[in-house]
Amino acid sequence: MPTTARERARAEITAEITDLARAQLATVGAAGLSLRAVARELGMVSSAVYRYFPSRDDLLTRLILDGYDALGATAEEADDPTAAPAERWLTVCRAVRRWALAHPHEYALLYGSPVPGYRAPQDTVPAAIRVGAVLGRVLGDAARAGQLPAASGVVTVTISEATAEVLGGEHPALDDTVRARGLLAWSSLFGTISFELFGHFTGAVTDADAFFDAAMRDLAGLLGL
Amino acid sequence: MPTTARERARAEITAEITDLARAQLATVGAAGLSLRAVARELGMVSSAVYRYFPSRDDLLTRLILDGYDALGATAEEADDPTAAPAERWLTVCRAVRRWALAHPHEYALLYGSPVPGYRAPQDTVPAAIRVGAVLGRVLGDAARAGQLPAASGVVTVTISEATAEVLGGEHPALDDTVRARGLLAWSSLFGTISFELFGHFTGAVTDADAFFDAAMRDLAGLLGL
DNA sequence: CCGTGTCAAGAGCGCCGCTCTCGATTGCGT
DNA sequence: ACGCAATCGAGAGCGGCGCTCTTGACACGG
Repeated sequence: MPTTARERARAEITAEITDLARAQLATVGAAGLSLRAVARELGMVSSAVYRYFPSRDDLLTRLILDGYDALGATAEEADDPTAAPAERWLTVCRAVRRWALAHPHEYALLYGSPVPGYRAPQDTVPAAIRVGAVLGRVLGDAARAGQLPAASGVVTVTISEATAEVLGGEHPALDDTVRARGLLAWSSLFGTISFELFGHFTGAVTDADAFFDAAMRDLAGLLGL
Repeated sequence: MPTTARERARAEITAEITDLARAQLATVGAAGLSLRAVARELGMVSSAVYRYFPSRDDLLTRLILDGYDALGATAEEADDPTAAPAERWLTVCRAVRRWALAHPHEYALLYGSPVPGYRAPQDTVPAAIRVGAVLGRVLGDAARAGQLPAASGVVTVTISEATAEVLGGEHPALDDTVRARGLLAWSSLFGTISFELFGHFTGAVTDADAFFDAAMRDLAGLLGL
């Protein structure tokens, strides 16, 4: 609730800075993001921008957080809890890919190489796991609906408790082996998108959409969905 | 065959530059690679380095090429063509992961976000596909040894001819559906390694080695190995 | 031994992140 | 309503960056 003129101006300018930074991200990439260029385009002197973001990395962190939130919201909105598990899975995966293709540079910022001296901002974690949480919910709902095959009983991996909670919660059909497959499917989703976006697939498949769908269905099959 | 003193000196200094650059890569990352710093550490003036590499990007390209070759060689050496297909697959995957963990910044250079404004020279392709070729050979050998289940016949994806050649060649057990699974497994391998290396798994699994092995075995199962 | 080509060095251009100082403006508490 | 403190934009400046151009020294093939 910004009431005073100063607070309103501050919020407005902050938004302008992040918007311009996002635009610059799309043209020069994360490593090339220049606070001076943002200031120039904003008609401000570079030092003034430091009133709003104490450093270039803080601005980058802001963009990362916004990116995770935007992608997370996209995934959450795409999920239809009433649909069949396999369809839910595919739909969410498609939504994630669509967002990535529409915002390649933001995606690269989130899932590419960590930027320079790389900060470990703990406060990005809640935003970062939103997509994984949606996928985990699909898995957990399927288990609770009895639509997941019984767990094999053979467990060679141990998943941390907090992660298990996100990956569908407790259920007899969900042991750590199944949860580990969930992690694999999660990273495979992003691995596939990254390979497509970063050019490792160029010339390999003729219909990227069909390949992605087939791949995600294979992953769903692996999960028993 | 450098014979003249000049040629020998040039080759030597070129090697020194790439070595120092690789070392700097490990400390500051690709985005922070500075030609001036390399020159400084070499006791040269920055402009002199430009006699050896016309630009910072050319030096980077060299490092990328060397990286792909090093990783490719690692994968090739790890593969034991006499072993069982599933074991070959796991062994190669482990070797790739081991190299990635030992050379995280080089790995990030190869499989992380593309460097902004940096064009991927076409001559990196042969080096880049070496790992995929090893994995494809495992698949193809398994097919030719009759150790791959028959193809389903249901094909929804089309793989380019050149890629199909790399992915095991021609065999009745290898249709484009199987090959697409090969591409999925390939990108999943690197997706899993990237997630581990870039910190997306932190706190999720307690034993990263066991998780990776389980994940790669799951992928092998998906491929029918 | 001499001309040619290669080399390191230096100066310089415009960019960067970031800091500090200095007036101007704003707004809160009195 | 007013004065003091917080906030703001501007400017100058620091060191470092990639990259270019010029200069003088050196090695080498003819």
